[in-house]
Amino acid sequence: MVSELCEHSKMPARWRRRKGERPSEILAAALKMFSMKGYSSTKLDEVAKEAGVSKGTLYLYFENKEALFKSVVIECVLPHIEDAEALAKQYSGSINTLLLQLLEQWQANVLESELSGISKMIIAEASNFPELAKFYMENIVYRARHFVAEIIRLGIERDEFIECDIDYTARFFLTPMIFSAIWQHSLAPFDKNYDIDKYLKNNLKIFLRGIAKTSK
Amino acid sequence: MVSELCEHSKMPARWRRRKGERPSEILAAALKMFSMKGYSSTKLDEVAKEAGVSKGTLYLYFENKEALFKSVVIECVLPHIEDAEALAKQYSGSINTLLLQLLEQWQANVLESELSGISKMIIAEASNFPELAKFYMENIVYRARHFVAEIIRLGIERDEFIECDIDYTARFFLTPMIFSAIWQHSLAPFDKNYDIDKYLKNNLKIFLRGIAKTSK
Amino acid sequence: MVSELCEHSKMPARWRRRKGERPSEILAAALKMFSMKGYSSTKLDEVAKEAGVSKGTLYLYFENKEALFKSVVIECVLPHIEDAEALAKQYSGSINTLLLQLLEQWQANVLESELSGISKMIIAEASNFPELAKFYMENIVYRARHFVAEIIRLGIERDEFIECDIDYTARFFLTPMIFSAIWQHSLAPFDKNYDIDKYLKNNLKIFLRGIAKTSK
Amino acid sequence: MVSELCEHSKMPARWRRRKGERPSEILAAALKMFSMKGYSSTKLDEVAKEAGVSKGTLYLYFENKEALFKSVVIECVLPHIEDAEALAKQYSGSINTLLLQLLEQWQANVLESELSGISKMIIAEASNFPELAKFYMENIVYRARHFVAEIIRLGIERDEFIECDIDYTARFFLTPMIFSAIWQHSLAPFDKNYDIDKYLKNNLKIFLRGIAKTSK
DNA sequence: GATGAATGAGTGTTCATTCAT
DNA sequence: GATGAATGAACACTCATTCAT
Repeated sequence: MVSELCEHSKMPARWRRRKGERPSEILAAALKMFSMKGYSSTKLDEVAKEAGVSKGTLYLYFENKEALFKSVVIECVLPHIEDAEALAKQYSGSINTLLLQLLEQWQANVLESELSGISKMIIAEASNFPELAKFYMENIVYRARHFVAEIIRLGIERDEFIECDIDYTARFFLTPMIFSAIWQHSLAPFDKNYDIDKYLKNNLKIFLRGIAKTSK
Repeated sequence: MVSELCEHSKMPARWRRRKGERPSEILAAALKMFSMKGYSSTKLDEVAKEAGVSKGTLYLYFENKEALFKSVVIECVLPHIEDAEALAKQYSGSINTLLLQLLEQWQANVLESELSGISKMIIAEASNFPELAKFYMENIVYRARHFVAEIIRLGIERDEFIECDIDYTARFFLTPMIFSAIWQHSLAPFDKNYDIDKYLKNNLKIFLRGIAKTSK
Repeated sequence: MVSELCEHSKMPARWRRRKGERPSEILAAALKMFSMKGYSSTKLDEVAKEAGVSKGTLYLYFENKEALFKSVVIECVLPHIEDAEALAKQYSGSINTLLLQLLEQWQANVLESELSGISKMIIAEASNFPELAKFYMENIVYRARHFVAEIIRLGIERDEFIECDIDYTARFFLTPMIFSAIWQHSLAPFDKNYDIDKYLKNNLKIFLRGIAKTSK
Repeated sequence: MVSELCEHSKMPARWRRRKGERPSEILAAALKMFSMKGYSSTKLDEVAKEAGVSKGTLYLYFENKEALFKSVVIECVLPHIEDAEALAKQYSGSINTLLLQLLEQWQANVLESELSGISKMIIAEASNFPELAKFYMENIVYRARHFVAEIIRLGIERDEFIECDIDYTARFFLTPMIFSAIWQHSLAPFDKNYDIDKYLKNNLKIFLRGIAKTSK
């Protein structure tokens, strides 16, 4: 569960040994710093300080900076895949409602957690870490896209949606979601009158009207 | 004009003095490297090599790395503002067609030039270079958004579009455009079956249907 | 105490942690190199090597080269102020004898230690480091001059010395002392038959005869 | 003649060729910069700018920075030797008066010209340029000292001065002169109430009284 | 002769990584 | 296990020197 992984216990407890917990705290600190400042600009000193450990301790758990970065991406991202897919299984009601639920879950779980920073990190470092980019595509993007595509396919089958290119329509549905995560960690602080909720809801409305079988 | 700014003669020309041309070549090289590898990971040695000059030469034209980065953003981006606004002035015909034209101009001028890398750079470095982020918001994003908003307002007035939140609908229109530029320089190389033209056209079709007064 | 400050254990001690001792060793090495070669010509590599540490270690204790230079001046000079003033308190006997004692203490404590190099450094770098020059004037020169002036005043009161400009006579008394320190680190090695002791004693003899109430 | 060597023609006349004059202007500029900032801190760019020529031009007249520095010292200093020795030849009247004249000539010719900066340069760079130090000792210091020594010997012969160590007494006479030149270019700007004329005259008075056969 | 754009070796500074304690 | 002093390779930046014009 991400919230656990990335939560950052505030109690000092510096000398209370919690063998299993150290890596999570380090990952959370690293996620925060990497997503704030980028890979190269993040100093391990800062990560260590943020995690409340010494610099040397990082090396007890991670081979080096690169390994730490990869771990952040992979370990903080994986738990979400199951979450999202779990939601898919239990959907009921109209497809429109399902897509809305997906969006809301995204808002709650991703946008409002430090996790949204990962998308920006991946974007920024894709060419420096191609394996990570590939991993992210295969384990997150393709799965999410496939998953959304299946919902759209269902919508078409149920005659709720018009005939359309399923794959590209799924890409379109996902675009504002990913975009909002990236925006959150880049230009949103400089974007006056930006209301992420309004942004996502308005987009969804137009999107749904755009593929609805009968316009209202 | 960017194509001119960023052209870059391949002759080695060591010891050939070309004060007027140097800065453009350096900016082009810097844009390429910064957008590929990010600010911190880009070494000035690489920029110099890419530009076909020595490291010291960079300092004849730019005060330091940061100034070079800022120049890249500002000098490579500004010419596009006028281009885009020029198109706005001369539009005729239906609003739908105008939006399509905008999209196609974007594809031709931005996505296919090195310039698209700037979006990614801004996204990646926004928190490290807040002044740049602000500059970009004010000079690019707000202007483009305002410009699109006016078109949408016109569409509503002409009864081509439904009543909607003009600002947020403009944001939605722009989302796939910005996103595609970012994607181009990050995950596109890892995204199988990604056809940018298909992506943009499909999005536009759904978007337009989503705000069309009468669905077809 | 300088001799302690400037001592410097010769054992390599790589990886031996000695947080408390490091700064003194570095200051001693820096004093040596700066006074030998001047500020700009001294490379931090050399200082590090002389101190038996790596270049990076310097930065654990001093913010940068300039800070190191300032520290050398201030930290190596301050202990001497008290020493000199302490002597002043306990004088007895004739003023002539006191001035001789002062001179001998100077020879023992300053000229024969690395500290004499500081005078040369200050002289050489005064225009590049005006704050240091000011610091040196206020904390060393004025205090020493005032201190000597008081002795001369006493000599006049006691009728040992003729009436004279106390301030300028103090300056004159100090001139050969400062000069010998500077000379020591500049041209003395090229000055044949230079005997510093003879130089100082002969000067003092003439000086004292020059201000004596009754010439012998 | 130094005044000519070091004067710095203010007329722009950038393209008026004056083959013979260039080096003098460059030497004057170099003397100014070197004595102000020291050898290493002086950039050839500054010297060129000060001399009103381009950087490349320096290399037409001087092999490199080091050669320029040596030339400054040697060429700006040599003319003074003859000047001083010329004065010696023509002296008349009492030895006291002669020494006073020497002092006044020093004040007029050296202290008030840029030339006084040379002493400081030599002091500061003696260990970096031992050949220069040696040259300076042999051509300036020894000659001046010998010259003063002869005057003192004469004073003793004429029974104006007491028996004393001629060499060391000459050193003492010269000390405030050299010291005032150095002080001028280092701490004098920070020395409140410093009046160079008063300084030199007071010193001379005490010195002369110190070696006078009969005190007044 | 004179220029100044271009060079590249050299230096101050940073920071990921190591390892004695 | 945890620490943090120490390292040294890497990089931004400078500046004496060169040479096509």
